[in-house]
This record gives sequence, C-alpha cells and structure tokens, in this order.
Amino acid sequence: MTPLPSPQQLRYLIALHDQQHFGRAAEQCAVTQSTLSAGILALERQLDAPLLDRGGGKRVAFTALGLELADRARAALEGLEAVVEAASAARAPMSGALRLGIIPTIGPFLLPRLMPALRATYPRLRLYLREDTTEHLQQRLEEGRLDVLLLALPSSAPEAEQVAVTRDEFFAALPPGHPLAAGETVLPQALHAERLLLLEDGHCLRDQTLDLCGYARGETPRRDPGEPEGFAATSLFTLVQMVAGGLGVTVLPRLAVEAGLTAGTNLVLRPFSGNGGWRTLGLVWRTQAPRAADYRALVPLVRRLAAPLQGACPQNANAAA
Amino acid sequence: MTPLPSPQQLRYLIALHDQQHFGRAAEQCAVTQSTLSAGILALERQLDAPLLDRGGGKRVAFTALGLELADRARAALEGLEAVVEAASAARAPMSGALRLGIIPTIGPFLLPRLMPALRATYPRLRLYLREDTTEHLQQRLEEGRLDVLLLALPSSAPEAEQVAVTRDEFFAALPPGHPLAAGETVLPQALHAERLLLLEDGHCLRDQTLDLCGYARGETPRRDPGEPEGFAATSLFTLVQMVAGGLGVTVLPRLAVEAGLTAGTNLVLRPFSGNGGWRTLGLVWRTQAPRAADYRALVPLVRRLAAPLQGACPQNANAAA
DNA sequence: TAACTTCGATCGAGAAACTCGATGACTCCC
DNA sequence: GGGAGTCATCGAGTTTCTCGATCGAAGTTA
Repeated sequence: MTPLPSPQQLRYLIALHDQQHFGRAAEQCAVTQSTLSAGILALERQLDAPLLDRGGGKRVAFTALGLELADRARAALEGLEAVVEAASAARAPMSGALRLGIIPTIGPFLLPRLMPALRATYPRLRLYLREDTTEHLQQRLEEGRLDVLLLALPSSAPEAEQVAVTRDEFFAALPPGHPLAAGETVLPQALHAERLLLLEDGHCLRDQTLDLCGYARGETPRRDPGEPEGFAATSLFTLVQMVAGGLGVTVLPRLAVEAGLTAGTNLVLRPFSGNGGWRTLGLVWRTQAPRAADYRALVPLVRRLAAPLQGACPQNANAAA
Repeated sequence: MTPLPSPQQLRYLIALHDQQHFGRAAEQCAVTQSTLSAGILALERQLDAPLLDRGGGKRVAFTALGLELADRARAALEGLEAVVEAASAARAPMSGALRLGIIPTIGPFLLPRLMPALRATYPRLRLYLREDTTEHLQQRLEEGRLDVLLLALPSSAPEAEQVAVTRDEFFAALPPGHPLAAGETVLPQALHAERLLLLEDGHCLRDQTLDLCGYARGETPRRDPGEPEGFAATSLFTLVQMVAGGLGVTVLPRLAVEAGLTAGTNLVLRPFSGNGGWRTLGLVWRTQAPRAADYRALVPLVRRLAAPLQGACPQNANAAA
C-alpha cells in the first residue's frame, strides 16, 4: 500500500541527520536546498509520519521516529549498495578499495612483506590499512568500516568467517647470561617467577603471554622493586629495548623476530617446551560481505608470506646480528 | 560511481527469479512484459554485469551472479520495507498483521483464551497463527516469515529478544490406582522406571520430559513388551488417551491441564517434588523488527493470560471432572 | 526598532525516467 | 514451414525529479 521510499529520499534523510542543517545536507547530496527540502517533505507525506519537529524555532529537530528511520535508512541503503558491490566484485575481482585491519603485533612485521606482494599480485587493489587492538578492529568490522582483519584467532566477531593463516610461535626473550638461557628450551611456567615485561592492556599478545606462563585471569606478574606500578610497553619495539636493558624477560612472536625485531640487540631467544607456545594468526571478514569471495582468495597469499622462513630460525637470525 | 539500483528494478529481478518467466514476472509486478524486460536490461547495463544467460534457447537462465544478486535484492528490499513498516508502526501501533508462531503443546490450550483477549484489547491487530515445532518456528522467524513466537525458553534464535511469560509446571499423569499416585508428589526420577509415553521427536516437551526424568541425551524409555518400536504420540490429546488406556505414564504441563486436557478421563495428576519440574514459556521476536516495541507491549497481556488460574489447581480440576 | 541575515518551504518550468502498447527477432514444436 | 511462445526493441505519453527564484518566519545587529 505505502510505496517504498526512493533511495534518494533516504539519502536526504541521512544527510540531514548527519548535518542537522538543510543547506549543508543538500550540499552533501549535491542537490539544491529546495530539492532536499521537498524530498524530506515528500518522505514525510508518503510515510504519513512526522520525521522533523517543526514547532520550535528554525533549527532542525528530529522526532524519535525520525531518528529511528534515519538509522533504518542507513541499513536499507547498505543493502542496496551491497547489490552494486557484489556486481562490481564479480565484474572486477580483486579491485577497488580493501580496508584491512591488523593488530600492532603483526602489522609492522608482516606488512613490509605483504604489501609489495599484494600490490604485485593484485595491482587494481587499493589497500587502506588500520592498526588497532583486536577489540577495536572487530567493532569496525561489524560496523562495516573495515573489510578484512588480520589478527590472532579465535575472533569473537559475529557473522564473520575466520580462516587460519599460520602458527605464530612464541619465544622467550632473555637478556644475555640469564639462567634460563642456558637450556635449549624454556618451560613456559618458568617465566612466572621472572620479572615478566608485557605490552599494555588491550594487546592480545599480553593476554596470550599471561595465559602461556600460567597466570590466572586478572593476575599480573610480580613487580621489580622500584618498578612503576602498572607500567607496560606500548609496542614490541620498546618492549625489546627494555628487555635488552635488563629490566626483565618477555615473550616475542616468531613473525616479529623473523622481521628483525631483535636485530641490533644481544637478546637470547629460546623456544618454549611443551604445547601451547604459539598463537594462530588468521583472516576474518563478514560472511555477508559482497566481496567475501575475494577475501577468501587472499588466504593463500597471506599464508605463504606469513609462513616460517626457511633456514632462518630466530636463533640463527639473532646470532647473525 | 555506479548509481544505486531502483527498488523497482530489484522487484523485477526478484519476480523474475520467482517465476523464471518474463511474462509471469511482469504480471507479479503488475507491469507489462516490455517494462519488466527493459527494467532487467537496464539493471544489467547499470551494474555492467550479466544477470541472465541469454545464450541457450528462450528460457530464463540466471547466471551465478544473477542468483546472488536476487538474494541480495531481497535483503535490500527488506531493508526498505523495514523503513516503511517502522513508520507505520509509529503511526498506528498495535495494528496490521501479526504473524504468531506457537508450539503445539501451548497453542490449543492458551489460544482459546489469548485470541479473544487480543482481539478485544487491540482490535486493529490481524493475527495470523502458525503451529509448528520450535525448530521450524525459529527458522521462520529468522527468515522474516513470522513476527513473534510463543514457546519454551531458552530459544536459540539469533538476533532475537526473549522475554519470559510464565512458568509452566509439569505434572505426572498416572492411570488411576498407579502406585505413584499414592503420594502427594512424585520424584521425577521415579518415572525412569515406568513405561514413559512421549510425544514424537521434534516436540520440545519430549526433550524436557526426558531431561526431567533423568534420561541421558539420546536415551529412550524402556518399551513395553509388544509396544511398537519408536512409537510416540502426535499430540497431547492422543497422549492423554493412551495414558488413560493404561499404556503407561506421562508428563503434562500445567497450561494444558488447566485448559481441560484431562477432563473426561480418570487420570491422576501429581506435582513433582524437588526442583526443575517446570518449563519457562516466553515470547521471542527479532530485535531488529520494526514493530519490536509493539511485541514487547504484548508481554503483560500474554503473561496475565498464561498465569496459573487462581483456585483451580490441576488436582481440583481433575477431581471436579 | 528597523534593517539584515539565515533558514526552510513553496512555486513553476524544464529535464529525465518510467511505463505502455505495438512490433520485431528468435526458438521450439508439430 | 507455419504457428505459438518468448524476450527485446521502439516511439509516445505520463509521471517524477530537479533546479533557480522567491517567500515568510525567526533570530541578529546596529
């Protein structure tokens, strides 16, 4: 009975919600103010419901219904855009914008290898990058502001497809001459008694390290006398420097070490004995994404580039430095 | 860059997918065949992608992309319709169609009271009913083919809001003179040793009964010598008749008993001792439903009608019969 | 308080898109 | 090879959309 609103009208509503101003909203839509005004009016007339409160003064005031419809309009337009995007993906696979989210304990170490390979293999792909914590990345994926995430699995993102890419083994990073450096391997729990240095809260590697070393949820490592309370490193680079400075020990992932994180230091790296001394890196994307097929096709390439380097195990790399 | 497809064009695509025939699809859209044909062609031209394979013969053949886009088009139109529906819900709350799904162990006993009350309270509401198993109802809710479900919680439907309505206590239904009828209450596990009659597979009451009586997953009650293998009742009505016929014992929910399920029989009803002798009935709807506010407003009414009847506990009702 | 500015609504004309009926091109079937 | 059925194309009429100009109301400034 009620005719469907035109996409254009919904755009007007969304722009008006964005700008809270008819003139600027019209500008955002690249139409004149009169057109936008008439469009909003027509929408209100078609839906037979007030979207704006025109009583008080001249400023734009949405009704509760207007706010709700603006939200629904956004979702509806997303649906329409998904149709176009799916067609575009089929017509020109591996092209257009790809917004990749990556966690800080992977990004600096994998991207220098990954980006050139992606550019070479898929030259039509325009890669936009965002480095952030797992939680923030997942939120942006849900909101449709990121397309693919590269992080440690499992991800709690709903409606998402997750594919493992590689195993990122952990290594104990010790100052030279440290008693634990004497053995070939290190027992994870042995770090429990050490001054264990960590990344700050929010980094998944922090939690993975605590898990590995047998800490309970919420438990934090013992502090050195004189160590500032709750002090934590903001990146693996500063973390490595602190360990090299003798402040304690830490856990580093293979990918970072292979990329030369400890080059120039005299840190000793030892693999862990037993099981669980690794994390799984993987790609995550929304199952419903129009270009989901493209994203899946990226897996082999990322997998190849994230695989352990042959003949360059961390100890050797370190010894060479 | 690519303009958004018009809702009309998407309707054409969907109709063509439904009918697999231009003429009938045009009829479904109430336009002429030429209009629909031109619309599909325009869509293909705008998206710059083939949706139909026009090579082989004269019959309609969707390409893989065409099939995918038809699906996405459905989702996109749903989004647009949600805008209209939300406006309609605000303009005229508690009106229009409400598609209610209900499980067979509630429907026949609650609906005779619920429907008149709903009609009286919300005369503009047009209630469409569907009686089916929990699994099927949840599937239809997800597909948007049902608006509200009335069933035993918890429901596994995703993206859904669940609100408990009442506690539906279980009673042991025994033939007269049965040893267990001697006590005031019955221990649930006591039925484990009895010839326990059940509804057929798919009814949640069947699983709830097995849980209550301490059966493991997949374990079925012992059979009577000569009892057909895997025989189960298709409704509570036939189940009651079988118990009354001395074939065994069963478990009945309060709501059914209050509605007179055992009237005319000489069955003895006994409450269970201990905890867990009940299930929680509730309403379920999609969180994103345009009329979610309406559905939430139904809860008090359903709660009132599903509440235990005062001064009419099952035993009395039975004694009176 | 009077002129001025800002903002949203309205009006009329021109342009674009949509739809229809008629017709054309092609395939399948007898 | 003719006929029926099906989808694409064409030209005309109608509707819808958009623009620029203008109006009226509500602040703002001198």
